[in-house]
Amino acid sequence: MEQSKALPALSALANEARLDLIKLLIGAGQAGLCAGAISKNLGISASRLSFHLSTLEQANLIQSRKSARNVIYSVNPAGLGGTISYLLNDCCQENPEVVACCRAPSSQDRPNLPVLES
Amino acid sequence: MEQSKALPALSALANEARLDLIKLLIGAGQAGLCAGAISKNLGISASRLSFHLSTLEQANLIQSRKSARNVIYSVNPAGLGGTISYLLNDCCQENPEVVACCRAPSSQDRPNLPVLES
DNA sequence: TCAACTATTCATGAAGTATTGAATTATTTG
DNA sequence: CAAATAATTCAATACTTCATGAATAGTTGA
Repeated sequence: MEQSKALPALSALANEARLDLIKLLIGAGQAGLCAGAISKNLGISASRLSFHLSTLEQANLIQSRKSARNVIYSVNPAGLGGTISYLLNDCCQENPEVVACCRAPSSQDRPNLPVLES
Repeated sequence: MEQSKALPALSALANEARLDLIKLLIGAGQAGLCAGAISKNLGISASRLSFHLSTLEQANLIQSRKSARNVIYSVNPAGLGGTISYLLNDCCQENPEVVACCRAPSSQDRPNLPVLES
């Protein structure tokens, strides 16, 4: 991903309500959630939410589809992954120290822990 | 990393000049660069640069040390890695599709490429 | 078609961020 | 000590983003 696409994505992510929104939508998976359900869940006014949703959609981090009178939103994994990849691989140039810090705890090897035997 | 620390870091990163700054400092490694050298390299005025540097330092993404009349700046790998980790592991909950998208090209396995033999 | 519902857009004002250049502080060198 | 250098702070201005509530547009079902 180029910087010109990563910048709007980072701006979109630099907001508490929108981070909460991404977390909620990640949990909902590809089924997604309609705007009303999100509004109730996060306690954000409809007009405010609409603004946040459009910010995230323009940044290519989420996508929407119409279903009857609802608009259903779901995450765009490629957009999210591409943004994180931009930070890790392009911006930080795969710096080993940075890479080591950003592994998932579950996938971290712990070479300093002694192996206890018998 | 908690959201309260990730948010200022994301805000700090959501700026073209500061992304360029991080790239430059990653390249310089732990030796770092003094403010004057950064200013010349990026073509940013001294006062503007000072503002960007302090934004990044307050977000814990870079650190500074004094040396004679210079102030030398270098990246904070833990801060950068922690921020990326927040996005990937906390916010995106290690979603497999997101994780797959944000791997380094060099470390990507390409299971769909056929193995050519003989 | 009318009423109910869902979602977005618009107008407004408040708050935060960006940029410039001049002034200031601190350090080194002659 | 005075001049030169390095960096930060400050004041003023422009711009962008945030937040609220009212108005609008599209969809469904009686």
